[in-house]
Amino acid sequence: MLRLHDTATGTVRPLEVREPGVVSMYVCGPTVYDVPHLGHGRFVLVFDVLRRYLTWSGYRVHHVSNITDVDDKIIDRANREGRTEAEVAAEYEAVWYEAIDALGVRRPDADPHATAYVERMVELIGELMDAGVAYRTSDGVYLDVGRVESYGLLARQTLESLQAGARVDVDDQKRSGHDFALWKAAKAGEPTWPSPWGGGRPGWHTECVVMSLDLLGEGFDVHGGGQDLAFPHHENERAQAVALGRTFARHWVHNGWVVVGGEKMSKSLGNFTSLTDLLERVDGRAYRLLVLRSHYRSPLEVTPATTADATAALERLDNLARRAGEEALVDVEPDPAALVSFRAAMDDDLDTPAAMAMLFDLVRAANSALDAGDHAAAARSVATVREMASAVGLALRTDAAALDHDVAAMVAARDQARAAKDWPAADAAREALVARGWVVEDTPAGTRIRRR
RNA sequence: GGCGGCGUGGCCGAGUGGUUUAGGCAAGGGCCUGCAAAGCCCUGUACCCGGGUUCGAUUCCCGGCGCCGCCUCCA
Repeated sequence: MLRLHDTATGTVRPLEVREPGVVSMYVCGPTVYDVPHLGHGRFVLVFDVLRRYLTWSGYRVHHVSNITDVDDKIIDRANREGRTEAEVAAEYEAVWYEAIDALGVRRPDADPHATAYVERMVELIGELMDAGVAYRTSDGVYLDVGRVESYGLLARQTLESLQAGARVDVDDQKRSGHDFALWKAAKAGEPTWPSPWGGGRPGWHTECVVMSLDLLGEGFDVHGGGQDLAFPHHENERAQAVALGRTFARHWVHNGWVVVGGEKMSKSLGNFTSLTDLLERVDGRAYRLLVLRSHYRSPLEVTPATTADATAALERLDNLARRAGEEALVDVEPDPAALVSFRAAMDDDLDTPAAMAMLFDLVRAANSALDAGDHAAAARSVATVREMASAVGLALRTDAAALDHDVAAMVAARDQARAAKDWPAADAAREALVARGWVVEDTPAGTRIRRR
């Protein structure tokens, strides 16, 4: 039974699902106004690992993750670049999925778009008005958070203490600084939809309530996202559901930041690296491994040093997989005892660092067994490594790169020279290969090369 | 001001009241190798500071110091 940290209680507690054997999870997706950065990469990896682990554990998982395609920043960009909002959103949604695919993250079962849900959002806002918890101002419709019971649950503070530190000037039309826009009246040049309160567009916090309840239903199991979404975004989603007497998420999961030199990576701080840039120089699997080696709620340093570290560790896994292929190890069942330990670690609030430690212990065991010629033991360890790796979405690479004629000729030259014990010629061939970015290894079967 | 988190060996990053230990990377030594690479073996004696509890604390409590986050858009 998986135990997960729940932001609403501040405790690690069993994931009690609504329907046996099924997990419904909603993870807040991106606002598509710019390229994704490393923080986005981390959160999709974290929830991909959760999803895959749940699936591996035998659950059927319904995973919904939205695309916010109407928002101030999209409008700003469209205006700046003389394009339509739809064009901007489409462009960055494509970039988003390209990056996500490169990370080996499974796409959600559904990716609702805000613009497709405006009518339903208008309905929900109408219900909030009818319930007397929302009110109009000259620029839109707001939710009166003071009317919502337990507002502040996810911030783990009372409304009073939140207000005590409010950094925003209280708009005199708002009853409270924490009241938030459900509907924003359209200004000139902005996209607009009709509503009983005039043309405009929905506030950000409304889309996720409507879409999650529509696609997953009341009392869905997991609602997740980055820690900065807990408050106010998730708080505000919840407030709308609660105000209407709807049961919202049963379990709140939030992942920690990507940090650089101890500071949060964010757009506003300007210290971000785009995911696209990272993926140009680092294997997406290495980023996954880096994410897996820290706990999902801890801050994670992502720097050239830590990605290089993870890349080297990943190579160790790939080397084993290739070696296993060369030795033609037969497929056997994974070691059940090892899987019990693995499951225990993962069930403990996704203790992926412990799981990875087990994985690398098995890598050593497999290599040792291969060194000793014990193919049965090696096969079992390798099968276990594969099983654990696949449970968290880590694919091991075994395929050899295709060689062009020049490279193949250098390999042949080295084999000939070595057969003739012509060491200077053999070394020259190796140096030529290394210069082209290959790692050269001698094996009983001859020269083997792989990409650095 | 309110709320929360963190401070572990060269780096990243887990964890625990006490036998032997995370794990990875890097480093040094060794085995293997024509030399390498890969792999294996060995090595580091870490836990911010000061008190307290305890037979015993890196781990619990209190107090410092330092860092970070949320309370505004943000994964």
